[in-house]
Amino acid sequence: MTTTAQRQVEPRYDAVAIDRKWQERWERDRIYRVEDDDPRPKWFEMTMYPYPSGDLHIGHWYAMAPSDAHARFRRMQGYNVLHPIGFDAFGLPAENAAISRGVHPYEWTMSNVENMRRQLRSLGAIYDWDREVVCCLPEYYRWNQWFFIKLYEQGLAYRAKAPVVWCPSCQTVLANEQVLNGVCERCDTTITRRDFEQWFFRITDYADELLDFDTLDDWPDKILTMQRNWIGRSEGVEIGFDISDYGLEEREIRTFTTRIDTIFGVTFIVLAPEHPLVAKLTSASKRAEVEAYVEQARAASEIDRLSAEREKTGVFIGASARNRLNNEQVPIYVADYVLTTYGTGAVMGVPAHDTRDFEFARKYRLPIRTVIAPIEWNGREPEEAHIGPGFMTNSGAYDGMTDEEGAIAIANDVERRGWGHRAVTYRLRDWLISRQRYWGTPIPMVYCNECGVQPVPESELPVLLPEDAEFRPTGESPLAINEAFVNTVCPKCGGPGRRETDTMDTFMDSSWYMLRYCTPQFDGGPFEAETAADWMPVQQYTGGAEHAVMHLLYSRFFIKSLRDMGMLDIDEPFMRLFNQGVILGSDHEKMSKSRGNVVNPDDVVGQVGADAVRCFLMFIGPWDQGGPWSDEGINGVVRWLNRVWSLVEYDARELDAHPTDPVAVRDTQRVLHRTIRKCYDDLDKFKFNTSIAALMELVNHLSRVWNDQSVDAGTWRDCIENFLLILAPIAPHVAEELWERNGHAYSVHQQAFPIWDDDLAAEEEITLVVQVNGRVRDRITVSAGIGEDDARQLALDSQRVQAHVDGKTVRNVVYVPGRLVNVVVG
RNA sequence: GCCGAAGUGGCGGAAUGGUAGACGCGCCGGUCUCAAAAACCGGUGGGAUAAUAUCCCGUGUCAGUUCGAGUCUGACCUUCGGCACCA
Repeated sequence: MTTTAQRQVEPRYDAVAIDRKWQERWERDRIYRVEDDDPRPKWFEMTMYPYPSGDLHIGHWYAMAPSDAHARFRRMQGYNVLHPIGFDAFGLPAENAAISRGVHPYEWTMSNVENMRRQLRSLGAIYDWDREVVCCLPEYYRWNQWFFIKLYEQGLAYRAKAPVVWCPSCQTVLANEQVLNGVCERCDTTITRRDFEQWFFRITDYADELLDFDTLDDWPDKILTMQRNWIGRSEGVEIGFDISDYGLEEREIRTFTTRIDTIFGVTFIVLAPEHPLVAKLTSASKRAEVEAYVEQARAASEIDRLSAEREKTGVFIGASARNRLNNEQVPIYVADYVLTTYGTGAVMGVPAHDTRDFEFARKYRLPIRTVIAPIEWNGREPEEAHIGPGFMTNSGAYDGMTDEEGAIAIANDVERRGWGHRAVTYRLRDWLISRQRYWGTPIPMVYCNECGVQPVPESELPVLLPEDAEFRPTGESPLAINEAFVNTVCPKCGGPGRRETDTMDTFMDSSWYMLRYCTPQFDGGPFEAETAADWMPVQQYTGGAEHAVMHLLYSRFFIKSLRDMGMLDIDEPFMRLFNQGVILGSDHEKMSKSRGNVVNPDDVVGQVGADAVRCFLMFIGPWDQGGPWSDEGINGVVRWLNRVWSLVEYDARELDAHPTDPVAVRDTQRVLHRTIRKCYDDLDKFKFNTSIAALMELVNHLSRVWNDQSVDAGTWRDCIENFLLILAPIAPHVAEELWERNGHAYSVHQQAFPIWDDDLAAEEEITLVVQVNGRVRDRITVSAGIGEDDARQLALDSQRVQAHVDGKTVRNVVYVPGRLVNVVVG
């Protein structure tokens, strides 16, 4: 649209040339090279590395530009800052590209990396490219394999059956992303699930320690809450229901409950559809019905199964179990609202005191027996489950106790009689590492008919990902058809062996990449211990909140396991965390190709330069909230940088030709020092939008005093110099150029961040707000040092106040020092 | 559905429980110009009013706490992030 194009404000300097000039100079002079032995205190500040999807999106800039500004700020505070970059280069999209376009995942990924490197350089960040990490390269992923073997040796890696999403038509494993409304995205076939032997890491061994956030200096509370809920620690009792009548190897059904006090209210037992006892206990007459139900449950997603809204379904399996506390036989059902992955995969149904059990009992006409009497219970069957406290009833010897007392007494008795024991369960599940994919790290294990599972010897690492594989679906992992890869020798006996053909989850790569940044070229191990110990832990990590639970928990687990293997002496990888928000299209919708609202940073940077884009992204709003891109909004910062340019180019000597106004000089000093203080505090806390607003106010002030010619050249030069220093981390190219034009020595990025003077920042006068009954009625300018008595008297003497007090009694006068007086009348 | 957030002018947003709307966009008016753009100067929440006097209303909705609530508490509505194979 021509109207939009006309509205675009142009920089009054050659932004593109200045970007290029300084990027080349910084590169040539290596001013951002990070030395391990630099004597300054170390500051390791990381932003989550991007997936090389092809083009750098403005969303990447939104993550990278402010984090670079913060790292630059720390650098100017005197730290030796490591602010590295890399690429999360393994993953599904590369394989999709291979299938759809016939490009090899390696070619696709590395050409994307190449393009994104160029784009990232255009940002003008302080990345030390010698420390770049690309995790699809053997020199990186060999250490994934090395770690895998270490974890295996520690007993932290194990194999077990686990379901994968399966498309029966494509004969392939699907990622959740490839399933839309329960059908395969490629062929619309309804998906099901299949059990595969897969590798897991025992993250649950660390569940309790992962709940300890005490040493994390500064993580957002919401992330800690999400992690806490994700881990989901529950204390309760594991108790068996007797099924010895069936003559099975299993003599009981183990259930987990957090409400053992309600055990006398059990009127049924529910098994998860995947529970191994389902097949064994189902009676002949029920078999067909139960099998059909189990098959149907395999197609349902967990989100649907756990939905409280969805109608509960289940099938009676034609068997019963005995509640040992009251010797009652209760029917056994299979129902998909019970999951195998939580607790024991079996629950005791207590409809009177559990909402889901209540719904289930209503639907299948099962008895509902109150055993915890609410305070004013009328003795009738309740209208809904009573979750709250009460007194034990219908519970034999425990009647009359409170529910809390009952829970303790029953747990003690259950333990004494050997029917069960107190237990803790977690919602957190072990980390499933295996992927039936090509584009990932090969799992370095060999299967031998004689020796079983054997790790590949360290000396044979890396197990290279072969170039040729079958990306099209065959029903097996893509590597399985590669005979040369699969067939090997057993590391133990030398006989024939078969390699593991699954690859690793890409969260493996991101679990330890911060360590690789410390010593990226080291080839004696994943990292060189002493140097890594100097840098680690990461002082500040920034990235999207979408990684709140998975990546951030995996990484915490990983570091703790390395610590326990003696490789590191830290408990946590990331001391501080900040989550930026999401940048939206100018239509306030999520950016997507289909909506056509995607902003290409190359285009904008080519028009207005990197600094205007950086400034605008930081100015949109609070970084953690994200916000919409705006083609018009960016005019504001372009215009501002233009004004900055003019202001700095003025010849300060002109000022000395005019008489100075001492009040204007004092005001100007105050504005400058308040700006320094404000920016120092705000940049520290990632509050870029208000820092830039404060800098704009300073520029507005300087424009006024230039027009008035009311300050002396010395005051002016002091303002300009400090202003450029504060601008440097935000707009590094323009700041550098103006620093040079202003006659200062290269480089502005090797200067210290300015410090304010509290006396110069102080206000001499304040506005005293006077309220009557909380409503503002007057504002009085008073000396900043005014005393309480004087303030109260001034307030009461105000004519505007008296007009509102007139005829009423003054009941109270509230005084807030330096701010307001509130006269309460009635 | 569950877990976690967020709702303030036409728009993005600012505001240690104490002057709601800083800063910017957009818009309106002016200066400059043959004219336009740019630049610069001024105005800009709604209503009553001749008024930049004064008063009333106003931070998603409804209650509550408080001398005082955008901010704290509870319930609800809407939008967004995550839900274990997207990364």
